[in-house]
Parts: sequence; structure tokens; C-alpha cells
Amino acid sequence: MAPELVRSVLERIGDKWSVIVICRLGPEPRRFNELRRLVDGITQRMLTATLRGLERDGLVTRSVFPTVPLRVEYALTDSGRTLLDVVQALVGWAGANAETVHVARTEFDRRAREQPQPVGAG
Amino acid sequence: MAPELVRSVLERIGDKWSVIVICRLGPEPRRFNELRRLVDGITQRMLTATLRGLERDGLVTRSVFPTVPLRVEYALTDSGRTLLDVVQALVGWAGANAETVHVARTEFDRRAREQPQPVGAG
DNA sequence: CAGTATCCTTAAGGATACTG
DNA sequence: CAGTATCCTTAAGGATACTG
Repeated sequence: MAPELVRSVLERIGDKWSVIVICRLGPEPRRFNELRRLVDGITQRMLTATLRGLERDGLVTRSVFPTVPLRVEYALTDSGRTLLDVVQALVGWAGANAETVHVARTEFDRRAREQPQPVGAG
Repeated sequence: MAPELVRSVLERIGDKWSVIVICRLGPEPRRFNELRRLVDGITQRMLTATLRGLERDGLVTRSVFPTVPLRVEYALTDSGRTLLDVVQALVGWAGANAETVHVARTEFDRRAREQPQPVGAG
């Protein structure tokens, strides 16, 4: 049902940071700057945007504690946790196959460099 | 080991078409135009680019049969098939949760429309 | 049939400065 | 601490015409 809906869900997960942020959220709630430190290379702007997107999709909750200084905690929802499972499988695959893929890429690029022409040259 | 390698593998899967193409390849080999018909909305250019990327990563093989007319078949490799499994889990999750996510989005957008200001207005 | 070559648009994301 | 506001760059992807 509704293949466009499925695609719109995949597009969220397919952005640059969502998968990593979901993994770093894991089981416990995390504060904003804590996440920022855990997700290597993310900017403040993109962390906010990513968290808002996940919150919008009902995958993450945002809890504000009006203390001084302000305290904001992010945590996975129930459906967020079910997504974490499949995302971990994906990251696990990437980890297990990173080396193989890297070798394949190097080989492919070497062949492309050696025979750029359709018909034998040289 | 090598978190950047893992990320580079995730980036391939995270583009617009790879997941869908991998699913459509499934167990049997497919011809180019056959795939083009199966993957709704993809352009010739993007199908070529996506298949090249998958071939480069060692996930897909490209077999040319020099008949007239030309015949080119694409098939998943062994590691491509292991990726298919986890990708199917992801697509399965998206399918199972599409409705829930859609509702969450609608609710989120409604609340954002009603209270755009940090402090109660109007 | 199975592509490649060109041109173009849009939007994702980075950098930086500022704030309740 | 946890953001928002602006500006800018790049690259992903679409449209279209052409080809071995």
C-alpha cells in the first residue's frame, strides 16, 4: 500500500545523519551537546535539523527541563527502537563488508583506468 | 575499524535509487530496460549511474551478450544478496510503519502551525 | 537495446554569527 | 545549554538529444 509513503520514509533514513544519530541515541536518552560530541563531524544546525525530522516522524521524543542552564533530552520512541534494530543490521552489514567493498572499488577503478576505451587501444 | 569506510558504504546505499534497484534485482538477473520499467520514475541516466555504483562496490555483475540487439544482464553478487536481506528488512520496516509515520508527521505539522511562537500568543 | 553527453535546477548541507 | 538566522557552495539528480 502507498509506495510513495514507503519511499518518503526511506528518504528520511537516507539523509546524511539520521542513521548515525539513531544509533547514537541507542537505548538511553541523550542531551543535545552530548549527541553533538558523539556524532563526529555534525554541525549544530544539522543535528537540530536531523532531530526535528526524527521527532516529526514519531521516532524520537524531545523533553525540555526548564532548569538553568536549560536541559533537553532526546530519546527513541517505541517505533524508533524497532527502527534501531533494522538500522543496526544495516550498519553491521556495512562494517562486515567495508573491506570487501573497498577492495572491489579499487579494482573497478584500476580497470577503468586501464581500459577507458570501448575497443582495445594502445 | 575505519569508521569512514563504513560511512562510505552507507552513503552508497543512502542515495536515491540504490535500495529500490537492489530490491528489483532480487534473485534473478534483469536486463537494463526491464529494470527501467520495474523502477518507477527512474531516468536512463540515473539507472546507469546507480548500476555502475553497485557494480563498482562488487554488489552487482554486468554481463554483456554481444547479440543483435545487444543484451546486458545485471545480477546481484553474493555480497549483493546478503545486502538484499538487510535492505528488505529496512523496506519491510518502512512498509509496516508508513502509516504511523504519516500520522505522526501530520500531527507534528499541525502543532507547529498552531504554536509557532516559543511563548503562548494570540 | 543499452547506453553516453550536455545542460540545468534544486535542495542538502556546511560555515559562521547571534540568542533566550 | 540548546538552539535560530543567514549566506553560500556543491553535488545529486532531472530533461533532453544523440549513438554504437
